[in-house]
Amino acid sequence: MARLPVYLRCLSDLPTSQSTCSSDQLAAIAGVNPAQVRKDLSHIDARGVRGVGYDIDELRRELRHALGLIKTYGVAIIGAGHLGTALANYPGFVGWGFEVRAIFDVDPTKVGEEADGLVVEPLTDLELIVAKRSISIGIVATPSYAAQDVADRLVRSGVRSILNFAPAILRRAPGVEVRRVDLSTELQILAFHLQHA
Amino acid sequence: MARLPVYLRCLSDLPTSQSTCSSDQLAAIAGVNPAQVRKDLSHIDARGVRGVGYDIDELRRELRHALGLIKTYGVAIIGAGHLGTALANYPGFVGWGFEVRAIFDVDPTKVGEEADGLVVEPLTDLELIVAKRSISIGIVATPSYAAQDVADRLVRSGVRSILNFAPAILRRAPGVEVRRVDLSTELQILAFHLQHA
DNA sequence: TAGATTGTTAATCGATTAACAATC
DNA sequence: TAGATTGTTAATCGATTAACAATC
Repeated sequence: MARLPVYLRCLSDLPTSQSTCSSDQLAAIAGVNPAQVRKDLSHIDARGVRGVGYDIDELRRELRHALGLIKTYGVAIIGAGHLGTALANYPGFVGWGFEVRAIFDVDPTKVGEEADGLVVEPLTDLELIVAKRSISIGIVATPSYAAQDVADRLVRSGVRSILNFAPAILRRAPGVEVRRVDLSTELQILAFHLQHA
Repeated sequence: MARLPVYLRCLSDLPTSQSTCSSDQLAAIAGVNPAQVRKDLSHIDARGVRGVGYDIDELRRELRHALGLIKTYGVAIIGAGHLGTALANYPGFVGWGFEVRAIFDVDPTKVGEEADGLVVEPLTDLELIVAKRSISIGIVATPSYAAQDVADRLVRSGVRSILNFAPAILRRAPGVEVRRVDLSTELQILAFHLQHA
């Protein structure tokens, strides 16, 4: 559930002096209701101690476990433009169990270039490399018109989780989770706010 | 409201043969309930015709109007790394009334570089340029540690809408809308899905 | 008129929160 | 024991949806 990663991050914002934290504290940092926190944590079977709170280290472990951050996930980025390169380089992935194992591009002039320790590989090798390097998450950073095709190829290669940055809506295949980061929608929501405040 | 941009985009997916569309059609494309569509549209006073549907051109106009896409919004990007450069270049902004009017960086070696028609300007000039170029939306594409400071400076300069790409949670100031694009949270949600499906 | 589709009400559903007994 | 805080139930709230009269 989408609040768990937030709690996990909030644990880092706690004073290092304490080894335990209350649902109230966590709720204040996360900006949600304390009852919400307790319900979410109880849902993933993270237990606290009445009158005391939650053990921070244990809670961190339980959150990481619930989020599947014990494993390491192989990530492939498709599209080695500015965005793809930025993503390959994104510091937020490090330490959360995500490993960018490939970056692809159709453009032959880009293939072979180095992008942050990775060599850009030809899109034609997608299926092969996805299988060989156990890639389970695909990030689509191509132009809009290429996005659906790339997504289809990822799905055929066995990828079941896709993060889409192209300003295109992808057909959803059964069993495949697609999340979309849609920058113009984000800006439109901000614009809506500017008008109504 | 967050579904309006989606409807707007869906209008483009309609067959060009029709000049009118039903809430059912729109709902199918947007992946929501028809009653939802009707309620949302009625909320922004976009009226349809019983037995006929909504006039597509009129609806597009009304959606753009409700979303404030009549105006042009000045956007500043802070951070001229790969991500900032990718954003300056993002094709999804064009045609939606967003105009990137400045890109800043602290790094003196980056200042003066050209990033897609814009010259990278020194962060010290932020306040000045935000005011002079009527910038109303700020995009934070800095490293995490710099994000809060940059956001504070944007707010002091009068910016009321911030899109944050740094993996940091920003303190929220009253009247300021902050939206966060958090790539590691997105990946964590995908990882959660991989585990539970 | 018959068929289609809106606009809106009322019912449903789910998510959030208040409250409190349990208990450290 | 007194104070704090959990875990969970029940109440609340809001959002979604079904249903249907209005009407083109």
